[in-house]
Amino acid sequence: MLCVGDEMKILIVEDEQAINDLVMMNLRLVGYDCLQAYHAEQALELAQLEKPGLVLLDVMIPGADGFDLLRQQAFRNIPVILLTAKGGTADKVTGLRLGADDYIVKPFEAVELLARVEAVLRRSRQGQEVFRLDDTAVYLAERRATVREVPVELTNREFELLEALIRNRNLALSREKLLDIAWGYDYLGDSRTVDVHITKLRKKLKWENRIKTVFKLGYRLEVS
Amino acid sequence: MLCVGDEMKILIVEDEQAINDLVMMNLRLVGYDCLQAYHAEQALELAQLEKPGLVLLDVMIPGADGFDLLRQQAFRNIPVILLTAKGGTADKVTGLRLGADDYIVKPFEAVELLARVEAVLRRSRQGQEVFRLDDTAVYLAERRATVREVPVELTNREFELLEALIRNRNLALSREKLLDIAWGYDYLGDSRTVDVHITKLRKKLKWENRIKTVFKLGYRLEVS
DNA sequence: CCCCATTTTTACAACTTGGTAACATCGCTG
DNA sequence: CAGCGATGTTACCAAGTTGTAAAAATGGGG
Repeated sequence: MLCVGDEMKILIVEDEQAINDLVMMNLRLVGYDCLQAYHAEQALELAQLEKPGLVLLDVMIPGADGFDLLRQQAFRNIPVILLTAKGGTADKVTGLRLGADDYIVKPFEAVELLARVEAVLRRSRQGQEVFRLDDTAVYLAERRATVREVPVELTNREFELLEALIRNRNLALSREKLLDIAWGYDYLGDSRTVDVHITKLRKKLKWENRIKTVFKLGYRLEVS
Repeated sequence: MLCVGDEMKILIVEDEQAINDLVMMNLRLVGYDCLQAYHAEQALELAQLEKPGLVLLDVMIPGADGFDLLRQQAFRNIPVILLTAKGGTADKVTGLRLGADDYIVKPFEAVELLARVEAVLRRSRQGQEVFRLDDTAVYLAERRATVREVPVELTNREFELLEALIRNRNLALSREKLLDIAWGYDYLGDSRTVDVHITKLRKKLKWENRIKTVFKLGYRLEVS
């Protein structure tokens, strides 16, 4: 999911300034923010500081080389595209084994670059449905949530309810509807149960002002 | 929520090729198929031929302008997002009145574009009914309303009454009729109750000049 | 079979709603 | 243009709804 405030930054790790700039220009053109690093230390620092959504990594850079960075897990959880010299077949294999997601052979066309960036990003987004609202992030695929990057413990039922609210955001949902979605169509029981779980979600996620009560009806997760 | 594999074609109607391409790239990136039109006739043709799921419409295009397309109902049943120039407040109002679903002010960020595309598609998938008048938007399915995009708190009864007025817009409705619709046929009580709620609606929705009093009869929601 | 975490129910406090009354103002009608 | 019924507006409070803590029930390992 693409959420507002989702600024996709791409870190370009490439020592030759001309190439680095060229890549950046092409990416800027289609709306990506870019970060430039010219050697390994800088790359490491920027990766930690700025949390880019993608890294373009030249394997031949001063200091530790690109492979070292991969070995150190410098870009954990961030997809990586290698920039390799022509003919370096061994490099490709090594790089992909170390966790890179794709590679591009230099010199490359802008079109090819963009196509691969798109492809990798799309793939990386796939499992990664994130819903962000205020300080809270909900990782739907992973069934976990954080408030200001701090993990929040959610029980199973709480998460089901949360998911129902998120997938129907802005809709007023009756208690019965919520029971149908989060508990199952065959659930028999007091609909006030929902209230209790709503209270818990509001508190745990700091969403006191986001989960609105719709009097005589139910609840609504108000976004924007 | 973005579902990959969701076959959704988006028609981009924009005469400046650079902008058209840019928009297309951004949409492609997250998995939407795009169609490009550079003038009104092409837009009309593609809309009929390809049945896109969404139209992004620049209001300033050669030939008939964007508004004309809306007036001719060129995109009947297809949600439309307007691309308007900065400051064109009149344009927004005109466009929304002609049935557009949202608007984006140029120049815009990729993130904003995608967020709005998603929002409109989500709404259109839910078969949402939206009623717009002046600065006010009423989302009937969601039981909520906004004035200049700011949410308005409406109670249950207020919403029932509002819905009655909207679904019978331009008709003069007696207090008794309104009680029947919004309160229920079996309601016993003072018909002056309606007056109080009308007062509240007029104030909350800034509809002092839209909800007309029909002397000795009741009320009428006047739509242009 | 027991323990512990989770979920449901209960009970009561706190809050929201909306009908009515009361008073102000409006605007037909003669 | 005066009078009077119709409408606008505000305030109040009883009834009903929701928040929430705590007790009771459930159920999945060990």
